[in-house]
Amino acid sequence: MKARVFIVDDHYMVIEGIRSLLNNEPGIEWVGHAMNAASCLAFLQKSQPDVILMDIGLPDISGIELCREVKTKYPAIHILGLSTFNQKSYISKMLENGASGYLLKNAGRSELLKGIEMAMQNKSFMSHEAALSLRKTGDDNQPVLTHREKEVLQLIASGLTNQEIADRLFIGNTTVETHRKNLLQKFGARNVAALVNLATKNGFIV
Amino acid sequence: MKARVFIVDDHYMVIEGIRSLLNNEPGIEWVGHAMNAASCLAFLQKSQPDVILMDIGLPDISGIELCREVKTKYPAIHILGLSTFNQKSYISKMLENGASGYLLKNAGRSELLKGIEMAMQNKSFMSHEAALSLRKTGDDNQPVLTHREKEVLQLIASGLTNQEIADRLFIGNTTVETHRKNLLQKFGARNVAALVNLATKNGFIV
DNA sequence: AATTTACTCCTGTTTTTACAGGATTTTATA
DNA sequence: TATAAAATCCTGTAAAAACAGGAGTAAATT
Repeated sequence: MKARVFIVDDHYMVIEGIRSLLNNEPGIEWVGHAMNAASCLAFLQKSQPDVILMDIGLPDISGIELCREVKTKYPAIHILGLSTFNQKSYISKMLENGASGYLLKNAGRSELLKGIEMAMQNKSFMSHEAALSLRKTGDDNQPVLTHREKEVLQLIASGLTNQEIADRLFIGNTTVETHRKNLLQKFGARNVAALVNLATKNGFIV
Repeated sequence: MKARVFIVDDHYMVIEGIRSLLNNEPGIEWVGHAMNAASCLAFLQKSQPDVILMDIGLPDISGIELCREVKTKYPAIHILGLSTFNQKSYISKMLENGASGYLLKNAGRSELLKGIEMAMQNKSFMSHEAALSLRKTGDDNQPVLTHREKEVLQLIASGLTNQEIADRLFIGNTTVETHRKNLLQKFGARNVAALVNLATKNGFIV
């Protein structure tokens, strides 16, 4: 039984690279590719592959969202996240949304095949380096923010003062001050400059 | 005369994609690839290609630096920047350092070949979208910072206060204050939070 | 029922920024 | 060698953020 594989990635060269790596593999059938989430979903309405290799940075909606959507509509499809090394923080989000595993874009043929094979068997697979960074970010590195904190963080980064944020969110400015205090503490930042810097690097700020 | 092409990219799938796209092209000879700057430079000591396709996000030093280094040592080599769409701000830096042009990673075969052809003829080439975003960021969007301002900006983002920055750079704290004032003005930011956010998005903060 | 979590609000003090409006001295560069 | 650009330093005021150390409420979880 051949594994029917589909790719979603907005970089043509990556698609071409994967196609080339999977070319002439007896166990793999290439069923197509999409360069954005919308055309991926359109494809799935007509035909469902066994495995989707899915990039995170898509032009319309993020791979993380797309992953959830696809798994909801088509639970049988196995999804392997596909991304670059410095997107640590997204790995766990992808897995939370139902991905079977994670491949780095500098993975070679054997890793790629292994990932697809494992996904087909309903087992999870992860690039070695991805697994490492997941462990690294697991405990201490990545702070866990509440919804409100994320909101406040976003507004801080956009340059609003506490009072302005308070007005915007219909809360007191002392409350904003508290959120700010907690954000600084959670990130281990000395001030808002370091906070915004760290938060941006960890993907909290859009 | 065949164009001898070399690739530097840390993503195996991209390398494989380009290899596949250039495969069986009569005018192209694939001479090898490197996955980091160091092994690229090592390769060049033995053999010089005509064209290097060079990624920006390399693990050791950035493609921007590598570009300058290669052009200094081997001025005859033509370099084509290679990157993803959302790295606008690096395009012009790459060109400043001697690159002949710029290709986006979602470029197709024809664009790739055109780029190599133009580079061989000592003409500059740019992906359509890359050219657009270069124009967009050209005038108003991207502020021009002095060396000292970049230094101060970096230290601000890392969370130091004016006084600490002053001590670090052996200047008065009022001087730091002036630099900060100019940075805010140049970026059109209301405060340091917005400043760090904008500066990060535009690639000023490492 | 007790506990935790998230969210809210408070007072007061100190530190740091932001803003206004200057000036002087190097250092490139035309 | 003018001229411009960059970097330095200054005073004073107002605004905002950082710090310390709290507390109350509502909702979810154990």
